Amino acid sequence: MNQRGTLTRQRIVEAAMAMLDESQDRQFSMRKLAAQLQVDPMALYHHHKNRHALMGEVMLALMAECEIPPATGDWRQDIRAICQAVRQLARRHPGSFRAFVVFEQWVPSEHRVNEALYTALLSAGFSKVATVRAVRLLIAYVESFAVDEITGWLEPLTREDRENLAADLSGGAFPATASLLETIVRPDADAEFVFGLDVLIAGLDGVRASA
Amino acid sequence: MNQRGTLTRQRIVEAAMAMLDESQDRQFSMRKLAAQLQVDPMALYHHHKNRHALMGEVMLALMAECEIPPATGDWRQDIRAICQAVRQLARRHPGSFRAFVVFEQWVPSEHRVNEALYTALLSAGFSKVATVRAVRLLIAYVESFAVDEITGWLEPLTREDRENLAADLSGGAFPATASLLETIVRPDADAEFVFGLDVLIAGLDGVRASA
DNA sequence: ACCTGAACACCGTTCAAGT
DNA sequence: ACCTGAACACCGTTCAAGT
Repeated sequence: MNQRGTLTRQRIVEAAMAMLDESQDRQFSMRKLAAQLQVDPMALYHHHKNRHALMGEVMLALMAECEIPPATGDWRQDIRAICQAVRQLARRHPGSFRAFVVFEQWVPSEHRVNEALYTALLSAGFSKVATVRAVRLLIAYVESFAVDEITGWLEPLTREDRENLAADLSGGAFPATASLLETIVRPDADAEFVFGLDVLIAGLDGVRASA
Repeated sequence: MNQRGTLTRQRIVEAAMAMLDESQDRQFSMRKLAAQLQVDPMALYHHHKNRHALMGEVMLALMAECEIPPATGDWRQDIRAICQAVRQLARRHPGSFRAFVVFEQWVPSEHRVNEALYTALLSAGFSKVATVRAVRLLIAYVESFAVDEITGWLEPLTREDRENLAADLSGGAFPATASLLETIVRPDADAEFVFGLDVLIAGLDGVRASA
């Protein structure tokens, strides 16, 4: 069992990220991680101060992996590409990405993503205030969408979920929702993501002059 | 200690919601809740199947409390008012709202909020598909914003956070971010929320014809 | 019907000890 | 320097028992 010398900060971070991504419903724990690394639980604490610190390093590695495309000169295209890159990262690392969104602390490698968005918007002529607000809005959108997607909210509803929904609506209290039932049960993730980007970009274009 | 007969489903739900909202960082647990209710931890399980079920009831009560304003006939105004109502709910119940956003299950009382948004958009002439997508987009925005706000991301940065950020940017790798430093450290939550709504509404208006 | 209490299988983390 | 093992203060939940 003794793995003396084989345990490193990086090996722990990689194993933690893999465990987060693989554990669909059962969750990550320091003790399970140690077991997988075939090491005493307390060995981890020699390399990382505590669970939170380790998670911080996982988040750092996660965001560092985001493949930000080079700027093209077209801010609309750049924003679309950057948002798609974040979405792809979430799909590649669903568990870690979920933990990242909930992680209430600044992760330095986020700077890379923000910098790319800031650059695109400033080059498009947005004011400083509008740029900062627009980036938070874009990040909020892409993170929410990505979490919805990896959680399964953008897949067609199961027969059971669909029946539960229909039952909720059968009282007649929600006529608008009921009229949309067929649309609600059959989402299209790709099209919906593009729809959101279209709305945001058109909206940003609209407020550019006035902001 | 014996509170025989005084424990009800509703009393447990109310106490759980209060505990979630008050516990800033230390978190909710079934055992702490029982202690506060001066009851054996296991007494709770007589009224609620398990922790998840209890949380579901808290979420139900939370969303039922959202004060949705009556429709005015102006879809733009209605959407603004509904989103502000959700934001106010989050401010009133920060801990419960955070739990709600992470709660990976449908909460029936959400129908009320969705119905109001669906009604506004359908009346504005949006197609079914555009309406369903727009509502998810609006909800994603308001939930993200509200969580950011109650987490403290929209307050002026502390001196320490500001210095950490400046240190991150001192290497020159993020020139756009550095140029925005003064704006980043001093957010304005109210103005930012309205900015987001402006962008979304302008954007929805823009895609209405083409969707 | 409603509550208790012991018990089980878990957590994160501290601290003293081993090599 | 790096890892172990016992221990502490927690979890959620089951199950048998009390009233």
